Amino acid sequence: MTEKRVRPAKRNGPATRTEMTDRQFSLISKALAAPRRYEILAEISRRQCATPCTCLSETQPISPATLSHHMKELENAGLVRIERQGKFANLTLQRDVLRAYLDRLASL
Amino acid sequence: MTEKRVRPAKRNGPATRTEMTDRQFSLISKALAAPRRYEILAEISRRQCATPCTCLSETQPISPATLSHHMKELENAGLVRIERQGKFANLTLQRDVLRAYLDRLASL
DNA sequence: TTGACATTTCGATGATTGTCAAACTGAGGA
DNA sequence: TCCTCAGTTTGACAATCATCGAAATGTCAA
Repeated sequence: MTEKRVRPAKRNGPATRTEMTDRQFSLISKALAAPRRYEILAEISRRQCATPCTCLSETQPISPATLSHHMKELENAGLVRIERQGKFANLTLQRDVLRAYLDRLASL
Repeated sequence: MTEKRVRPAKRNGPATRTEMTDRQFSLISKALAAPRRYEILAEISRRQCATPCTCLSETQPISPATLSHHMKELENAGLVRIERQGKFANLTLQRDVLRAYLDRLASL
């Protein structure tokens, strides 16, 4: 699980083209294939700042174990970043990565 | 399997907004989750006209049975249209549907 | 009609996956 | 220290899925 993944662009100018490996493309496709994970993404995207895990727990009718699993999948695909602070975990949508994914699909 | 699905826009003007149900969104997500199906889509999108099934058969290292299965999944998701003429089947990418899918993902 | 060919359907199989309960870890308050 | 709370890990189970071989269907030409 130690592979290159698309990370948020780092001051490369305004119109950065984020590259994406076939591997990550596939990971994202699979991550989006579970409706529950899309819901989680939707919830996260609704907020300005990072979304606390607990919020998701209130919205999604799933066990903590399952939520944790989905969070890991989304992080692994590069779609979210998880900041851990003490007991808490906060999720941020990685819009760069999502955009790179969409760009690739759009070029079909 | 008798549900409303996004169909190619029919003379609604140049900037038609294609609607999409949650159900179809989910079907498309799942259809795209299999790398093999993405490859099939990529192959189809490379051609101007409809792609004969036989062409895919040459490109994709899978049995006819499996190819047929994937074709059905893509058709069911609305991503391709299959024209059957006698013995043959020709596939066309439904760009309207793909665009509608991308639009929805982009609005996250 | 007979045979060759394109595609589909059926049945089975191995792999992946979404889910949970239970046990675990780690942080912070009393 | 002890307890509670947030989140993770583990192990299990049922469901879904990609794949195949074999048999079936349907088309066309000889």
